[in-house]
Amino acid sequence: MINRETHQSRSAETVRDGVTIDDIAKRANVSKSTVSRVLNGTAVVNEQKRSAVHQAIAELDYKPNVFAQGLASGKSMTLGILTQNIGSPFYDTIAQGAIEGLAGSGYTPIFVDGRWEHAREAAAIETLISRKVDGLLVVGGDIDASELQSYKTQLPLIVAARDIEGLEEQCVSVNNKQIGYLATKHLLEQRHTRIAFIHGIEGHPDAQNRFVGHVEAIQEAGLSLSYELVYQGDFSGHAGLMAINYFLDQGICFSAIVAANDMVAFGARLALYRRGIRVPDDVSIIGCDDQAEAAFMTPPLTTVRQPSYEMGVAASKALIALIGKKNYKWPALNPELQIRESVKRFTS
Amino acid sequence: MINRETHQSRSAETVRDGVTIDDIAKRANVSKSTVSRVLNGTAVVNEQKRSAVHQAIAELDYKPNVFAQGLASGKSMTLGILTQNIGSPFYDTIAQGAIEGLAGSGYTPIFVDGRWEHAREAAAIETLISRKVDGLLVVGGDIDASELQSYKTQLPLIVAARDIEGLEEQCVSVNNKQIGYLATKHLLEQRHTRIAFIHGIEGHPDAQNRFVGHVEAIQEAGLSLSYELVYQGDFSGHAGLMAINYFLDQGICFSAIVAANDMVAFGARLALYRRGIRVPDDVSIIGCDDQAEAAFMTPPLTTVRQPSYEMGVAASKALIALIGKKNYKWPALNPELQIRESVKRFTS
DNA sequence: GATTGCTATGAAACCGGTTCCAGTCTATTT
DNA sequence: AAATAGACTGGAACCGGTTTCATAGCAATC
Repeated sequence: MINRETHQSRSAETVRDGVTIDDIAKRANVSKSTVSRVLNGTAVVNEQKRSAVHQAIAELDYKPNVFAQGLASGKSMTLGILTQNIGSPFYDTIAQGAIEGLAGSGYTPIFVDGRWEHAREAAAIETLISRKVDGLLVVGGDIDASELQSYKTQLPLIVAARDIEGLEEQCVSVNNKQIGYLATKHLLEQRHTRIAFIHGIEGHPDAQNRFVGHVEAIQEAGLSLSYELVYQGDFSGHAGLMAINYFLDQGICFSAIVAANDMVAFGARLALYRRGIRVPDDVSIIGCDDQAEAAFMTPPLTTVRQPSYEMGVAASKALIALIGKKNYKWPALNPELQIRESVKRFTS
Repeated sequence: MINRETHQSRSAETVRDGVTIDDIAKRANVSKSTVSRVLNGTAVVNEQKRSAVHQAIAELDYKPNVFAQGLASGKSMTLGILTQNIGSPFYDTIAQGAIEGLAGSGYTPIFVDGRWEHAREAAAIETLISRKVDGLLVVGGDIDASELQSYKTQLPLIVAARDIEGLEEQCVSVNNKQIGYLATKHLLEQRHTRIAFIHGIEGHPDAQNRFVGHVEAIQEAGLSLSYELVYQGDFSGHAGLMAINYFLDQGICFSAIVAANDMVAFGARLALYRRGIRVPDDVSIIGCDDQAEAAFMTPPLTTVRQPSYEMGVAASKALIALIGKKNYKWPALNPELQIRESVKRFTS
């Protein structure tokens, strides 16, 4: 009856993007208020009209304009995720888990990249806020606890893979101290006593906590830490390689290595290979993370598994719950020893 | 002079989110049209007013409301990226490159996950379109060429890591046939003739093209392909392991392996390790991709490097250019042989 | 039968920008 | 000096929803 409709019926292709709530209202013979109510369930609507609206929506293939919705309602149904795109499989996996956790929730994630640079992270978060995200998920990162505190007052915030003092309630993380502890303890149980430790990035809280756990296990066994056995690395394969070369060149001897993560373990393993030192016959190695490649190292790497995917899922679910002011207690995320073949009982 | 201002001056904290273009207009004694013009450079504005506007913006810390902008202008300054989150480092790296390529462009990426499932990909793209993204970047994926064709008519579209017939102009990809060819050729040059091929996912175009390149190199050398030497895998480490076990159990002999990707190579390498077969002394291995871990295999893996990060960067830049109707010729993305230590000259 | 209370619904205001249109002011042309 | 063109600028319409508010309709209450 109306121009637009005649047009529309001529060719479905022509509609393209033009269908608005008014079109639906007209076709269903109701007001746009009613259409809105049907769409959002904001109020009870007569069954007849309700179905007329649904039919009109189906016939015209109506999709609400997100900008108009956002402008009017103040909600964006969008979540901001700040990641650290250094290509670390660990952080990638968390991000994937986070996406998975959002599935079916109606929320769409927006990603920004922090790269472990303080200024860049702050800018990235500002971008997200200006995009009116309904919630913020910070994965790792270098940004100050105090800044995060202040963002927390602005919008729902969850932090993954990190522990922030004063923000315990919204930190989804695994206990990194426990990771270091488990790794070293396993080695000690296999009677190793000269255990080298290849450290992660200096100042990185995960790295530090893993080290603390290492020290704890050592002391618990009645031993004391030899500083000559710890090498400052940076979580990279190259660091693992350098560490072993350093120890060996210095004539420092050890029967086992705990690597700050799997990548470091790979580097260490390669260095030993180069020197003709057998793993695990001559030297044992244990990693942290359990990234996919660990199971295919030669020999397969014994490591402390970190449930990173599960962490991502839990984090995004926690965020959605927080936005809805619901309670969500995420499952415990415990590190777990993954025994494979790179550690051998020490027999001098 | 105005209530709001008195308020504002009382405490900067109180402003929070309330500043609109009208506030700026009032404070700068101009109309909102003028503020808009200053902001977007849509028209020439008197220098005095222009700086008054800038000052007001700075003083009130004004941030335009993206929804209002989007609603009024029809642009979202947002780009949709469809990824395949199967945790493959290859696709992760492309995504990172894509983010990098957007830096400083003003565009923010929205990610959705396709998981190589046809229906899921289509739904994901619909989500992006309903979010009014200004452009679409499809990374890999399983979706039909014909569907992509139809999306192309709806919005600017670039495809990365894939070649689509009829969409050559917007496909940023490397030549996978070339990858397979380079790998096999290298082996042939080292005098290997019994070369096993561990195939990627059945039907996956990258996998198929690599195989085609392999065959081409074989034939070019005057040899002919032995079908017993090709194993249907799926790009996983496990497949590499199974392949080698299969060949060995069947008593099929070979002096070299080309693996469909690095992960497969790791699996193959482990299987050989288990059987006590030395690499490269007894058997040579070559991979494809050059993922980070390849350099730390024992021995370091010779592989065909694929510039995945660069591909991501090029793809997002191409998309921005396409949106702006500018011309952008991305750099050639050629695979490159990365010689390390897993291949040895064959001496029977 | 008049009053009250509730439900369902439409009209209109509003969210915060962009952009068209018309009008003012100044500089240039004839 | 009058006419004309061009540069700026403000007012108002518009983008497409949500939500408040007022009212019509109807059943229940006294």
